[in-house]
Amino acid sequence: MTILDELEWRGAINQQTDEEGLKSLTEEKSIALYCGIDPSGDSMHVGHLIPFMILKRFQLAGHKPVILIGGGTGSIGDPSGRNSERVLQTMDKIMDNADKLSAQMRKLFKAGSEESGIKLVNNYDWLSGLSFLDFLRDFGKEFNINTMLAKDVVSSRLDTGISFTEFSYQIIQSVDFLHLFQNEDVQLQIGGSDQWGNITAGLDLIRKKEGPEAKAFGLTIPLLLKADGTKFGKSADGAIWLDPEKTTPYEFYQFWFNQDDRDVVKYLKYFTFLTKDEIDELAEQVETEPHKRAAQKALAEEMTRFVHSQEALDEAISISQALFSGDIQDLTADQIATTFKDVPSSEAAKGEHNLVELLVDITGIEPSRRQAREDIKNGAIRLKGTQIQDVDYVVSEKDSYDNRFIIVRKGKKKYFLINLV
RNA sequence: GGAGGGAUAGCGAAGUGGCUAAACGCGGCGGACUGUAAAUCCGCUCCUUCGGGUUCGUAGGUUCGAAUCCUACUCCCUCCA
Repeated sequence: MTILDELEWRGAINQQTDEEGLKSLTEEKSIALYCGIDPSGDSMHVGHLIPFMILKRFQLAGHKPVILIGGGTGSIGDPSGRNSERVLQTMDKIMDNADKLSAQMRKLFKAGSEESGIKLVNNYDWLSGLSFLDFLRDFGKEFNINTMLAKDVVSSRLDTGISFTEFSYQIIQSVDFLHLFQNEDVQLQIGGSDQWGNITAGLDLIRKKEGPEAKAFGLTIPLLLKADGTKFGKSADGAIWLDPEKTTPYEFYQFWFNQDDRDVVKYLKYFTFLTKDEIDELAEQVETEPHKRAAQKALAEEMTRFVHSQEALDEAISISQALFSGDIQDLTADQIATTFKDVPSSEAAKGEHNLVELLVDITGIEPSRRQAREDIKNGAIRLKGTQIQDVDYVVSEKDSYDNRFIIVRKGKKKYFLINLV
């Protein structure tokens, strides 16, 4: 199976600029290709991962990916996918974000190292030195305002307004593509479906500068939606981040574990490096024995191991087993310390506490007394695995582990750790 | 600058003097079922020491009583200049 056939099978192709041309080029030689990310945040979330997983697939197929960190483009702000003007971030923040994203790329893809075969570049290196007059003379002249205005991203913003800065974004991303074409032999840019306009702008620039024979291509990836029609990668609490400080490995594992049957096979194709045979097998199991959740488990394991580590995965699994078996009363304080280290935690003084006060005033587990009482009456609150339904219950040492921790379970799957100090 | 329309709980949206702490929908939380799923169903969803207290853009006023009437102000939308 060629790389493009594989992407097709994985459902990862939305649009291509020249399907036949790209197919024959990738079959005849190893090409360089790139995908960029702007440092608007200090970590990627799961949604960002998709195009980079595809770069990795190209690399596995013998091609040469380049990951671009958009230190320069990020200082301008991509209007794609937005319906209002961005607030510019400070350059310090952008630089800091760029450093953090670069570190994440090195960790995940070994980007920038010899053995990985994946390059890491920052467009700040070539965009920052570009003078305004050079920019206008060398590149601005190649762009027709009418064409720029016609791009969806711009035209949809004409009535609400768009600044010259964001309007110019497509030009500087085009300059990137041209730069990489000239200096790294990059012939393909991939990106999310909202990048189509920026990618084709780059292709136009390459043709104008390098002549009609220049071979460069674009490929976009479909927008990933969940079966219920909502956006992928957001939980109630926000995005699922790759940074373990923002989303713990346990939460990360649980995110994948809980995917809908209707989505799980799609995600295995999109996100994992499992083979077609392995995925077909898992898809079969979703049909025949869905209750075993083999596909969800495989997805959660693959992703947690890839993004974090085998150790983090082992820990996430052991936490999950302890929590969902419900048998936590026999754990020792030391086991609690390791098992619950990723669970939301707070502090309370040793000694006796009224349960409602503990939940509301001391730990903030419940937002109000009314809510706390309601949950207690409904049997939603457990201490050390034991359901407490007495609103006047007094929490004491016997509800703790070694007088060091109290574990509160609220509802079926929310746990809170209270450190006794 | 002129003429209208609007602002209600996390969001959307009813409500035009007392029966309104405020219908309904969504979201959220809890529960049942189950597979830590989906769908479905049930309960809750301003705070409370359970006496009550504080809410309907903001500030005043009328009234026994106001989200509802009056005045001023702020913000948003539409049309005109």
